[in-house]
This record gives sequence, structure tokens and C-alpha cells, in this order.
Amino acid sequence: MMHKNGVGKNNLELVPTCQDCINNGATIFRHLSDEELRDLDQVKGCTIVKRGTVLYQEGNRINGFYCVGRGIVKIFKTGVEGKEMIIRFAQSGDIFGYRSIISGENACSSAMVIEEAVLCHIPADFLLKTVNTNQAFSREIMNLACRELGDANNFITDIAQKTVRERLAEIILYLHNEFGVDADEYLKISLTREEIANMIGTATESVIRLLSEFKTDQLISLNGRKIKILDYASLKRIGNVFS
Amino acid sequence: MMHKNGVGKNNLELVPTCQDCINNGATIFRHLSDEELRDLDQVKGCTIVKRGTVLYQEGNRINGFYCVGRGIVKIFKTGVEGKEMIIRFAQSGDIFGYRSIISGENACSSAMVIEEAVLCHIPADFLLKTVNTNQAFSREIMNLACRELGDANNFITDIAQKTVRERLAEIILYLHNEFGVDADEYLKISLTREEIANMIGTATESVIRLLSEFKTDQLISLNGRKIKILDYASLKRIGNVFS
DNA sequence: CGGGGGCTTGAGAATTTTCAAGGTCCGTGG
DNA sequence: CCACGGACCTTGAAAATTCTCAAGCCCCCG
Repeated sequence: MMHKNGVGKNNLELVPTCQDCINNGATIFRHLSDEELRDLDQVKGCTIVKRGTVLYQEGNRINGFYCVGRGIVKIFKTGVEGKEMIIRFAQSGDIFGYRSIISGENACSSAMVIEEAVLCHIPADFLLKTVNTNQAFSREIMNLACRELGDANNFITDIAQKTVRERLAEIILYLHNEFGVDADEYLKISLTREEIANMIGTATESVIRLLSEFKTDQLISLNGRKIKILDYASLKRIGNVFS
Repeated sequence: MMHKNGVGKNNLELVPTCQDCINNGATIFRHLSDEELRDLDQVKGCTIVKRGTVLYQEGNRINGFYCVGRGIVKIFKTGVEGKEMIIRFAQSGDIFGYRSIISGENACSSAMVIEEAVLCHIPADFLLKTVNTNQAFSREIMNLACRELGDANNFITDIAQKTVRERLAEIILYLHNEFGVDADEYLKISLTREEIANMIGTATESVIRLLSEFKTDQLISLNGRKIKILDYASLKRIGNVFS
């Protein structure tokens, strides 16, 4: 189970076994039996995917879901006039695309790699079968959906009630919590100004102006796309973040 | 199973049996066995609840969830400055409050009756137990959470990208689809201007101004809190609703 | 070294909020 | 029965926020 070389349909030099991913935090699979894990290792397809690759698009039927070994994927919807709205990110240990499979609907969002990723593609059948046969796994999926639903409700409230300035401050703190910082204390995740705008539902120019205002106020420092938080307390105050 | 008179802890003259509710569209319970249904009828508590009653509040632990027999309940969050954001409504056949029980979190929203309701309160234990023992029921819950998650994603995109005017047109059409109309073709659901504002994340005055603009433009007619749609096509166009 | 994508800034326009004031409606208590 | 109070609705005017359009810059990649 712990060997590292992929075979068969997997075209990576280093294919993580599912056990590796569990160790990496993909807790969703932690209650699979050894047999189910072996089965999963057989049916999954694992690939390295470059930034910019679209994995699936809103409105299409999808025949499997993804588990992230490494890298970052953005999950987004396309609104009127083609403007995109980023719903969430998936990173190491996260799964995505499972929602449409469970609910039997078409994909309600699109997925694009924004940081080179190692992704496992797992057939819908495996999910549907295992959800029916493994009670603990079923509870994990249910749990995940319910937690995401709670997050979505919070997001709805924030986006509906907070100003762009508040949302930007909040999202910077969120990116910090979610992705952490590199050796120089810059946020690890690197987003274009437009992507930031698409997370908080505003215009690119507004993000630029507010970022530079935050910089002037010594709340953050900027280096190209890299953002470093200098003053957490003030950002929290501005973003009405209590935690 | 089909008798109508409640006994024991239920204090209604007419307590619906769970089978009644299933016939009413509470499909979530359709895969319970006869024994489970009898059990449910035993453990549930059923009451008539007046408009304005708060059932539970955001942040608290809850020890059960609700099933709506009749009436309407609004599910909302309280944002900064105490302004409320309506996340969704629950009506006949819907359940609510299950999310926090499944995910083991505190309630992420509050619930208040806005139209006199018949509500059954079902202990958390019943949900947790049945989800573990009845595969089909478990799938129903999972399915429900996933569909709500899809709805939430759509809502996020709309609220982030559409103007207040677009959102108002859209929400009027939504209320029509969801609650239907009475004999005079007025929307059945009756909301204050403030509640409408709290659905679309805007100020009460903005709703008032836009409603009266829609009225001037002959898109709707107004009679106190009652709204009648006169021109669906134009509302759809304004709200960028394609369906 | 040319082109393209992304970033920045400015200025004016549009949308939306806020504050203030007054009106209506309805249920309750005197 | 009527007056009163409170909640809700309406309108106006000014202010604040945010968007849009336009232009120019930078920087990296081919």
C-alpha cells in the first residue's frame, strides 16, 4: 500500500496512494476499509495539471469528482455578462465535484487549476457505491456538505451586507488562514487582482484602489501579486471579523 | 397509522401523522420503515406556532430539527449592526435545523415563524440514529444538503453580481414559484418591505422605491403587502432570469 | 523588441444608502 | 367608541460608495 510508483492509467512519476492523501489530511477517506482503499487506488486516475486548466464547466454532467493531492483549484460560477464568481478553493486534502454527483444534478460551477496541481479523478460510481455501502464514509460526505452549507450561508450574509472594503479585509484574513504564508510571510496563494475581485464580487479597479489604500495605511505590503499582512488587528476591525 | 388525533406530548387538536406529512410532500421521510415512522410519531412534538415566534437562534446548540406541516418559517442570519439576512424559507414538507445536528456545529442561523405554522420538533437523536441505520434516509439527507448547497452557490453569485433592481425582480419571481398565488393572483406569501430587503441584502427604502417603480411600469400591482405579477416576461428580463 | 496581459490612476456617472420627516394602518386600553 | 402608540410604509434630498470608461504603464515571454 505504501509504494510510490503509479501504474496503469496513472501517468505520474509519483502517484500518491490514497493512504498518502489520508495522511495529508484528506480525512474524507479515512473510514474506507483496506479493500475499499485498494479499490479506490485502482479506479482513480491521477495527473499533474497546469495552471489555467479547466477541469469541468458549469452546466455539464460530470462523471467523477476530484481529490487534490497538491496545488490549488478555484471553483467558480459564471454570472451574467460572463463575469466569474469564485465560490471557494480546493487544496491539498480537499475534494470537489462531489455535490453534483450526489444530488444527481449537472455541475453548478466550473473548476480551474490556479496553482499547478496533482489531482485524482475518482469515478462517480465509486462515490455512489461507497456512499451506499460504507456508513462512516457516507457520514463524512454528509458532514462535508453540511459544513460547506454553513460556510455558504456565512458567505451570503457577508457579501450581502458588508461593503467592498470590509469584504476585502476579510478575504485577506481568510486567505491567510486558509493557505498560510511563505518564508517571507507573504500569503502563499497568489491571485490576480481580477481573481480577488471575483471572490468578493466587485470590480478589479475597486480591489486595486482598496489594496493600495490598505498599503498606504500600513495594513499590508504588496510585492506584485504577493500580499503580506502587517496589521492583523486593524484588518479584523475593518472586516468586522470576530475570531 | 392514519388516525388523526394526537396523544401524549402533542398539544394539537389535529396532529398530523408523519404519513400525512409524507403525503404532503415531506419526501425526506418517505423511506422510513413502518416501525421507524411509528417511532418518529412517538418522539416528535407537534405544535401550532404563531407568527413572530423564534424557534432557535444563531450560535446556540439545538437538540432537534423541525418539519413543517403548514405555514412558513424564515431562516436568517444576523449580520453586523444587527441587520438580518434571510437565507431561505421553509414551508409545508420542508425540514430545517438538520444541518447543525449533522455537522455537530451550533446553529448557523435563526428561525422565526412568519406565517402561523404547524411544526413538528424531532429530537436530534432520532436524526443521528436513523442516518446511521437507514441507508435510503441517509441518502435523502445527503441529497437535500447537496441541493441546498447548489442553491446557496447560485444565491451567492446573484447577490454578488446583480444590482438591487435585478435581485428584486428575481426574488419576486422566486416567491411566485415557491409559494404560488391566491385566488386573486396575488403572491400567497406576505412579507414586510423590510423582509424583502433582508432577502436581497439592501435597504428597506430601496425596496420601496423599486417596487413602486415596478408598479409604475405596470410590471406588478401592489395592495398593502400583497404583490401581483402583471408582466412575467419583463420581470424575467430585468432580473436576468432564464428559465 | 513587440505584443499581450495585467496593473494603475483619474474622472465622471450611476447606484445605493442614509437621514429626516411625515403618513397610514391597526390593535388595545381607557 | 375613540384616542393613542407602535410598527410599518413612503418620499425627498444629500452623501457615500462603487462602477465604468479611458488612458497609460509595466513586465514578461516569445
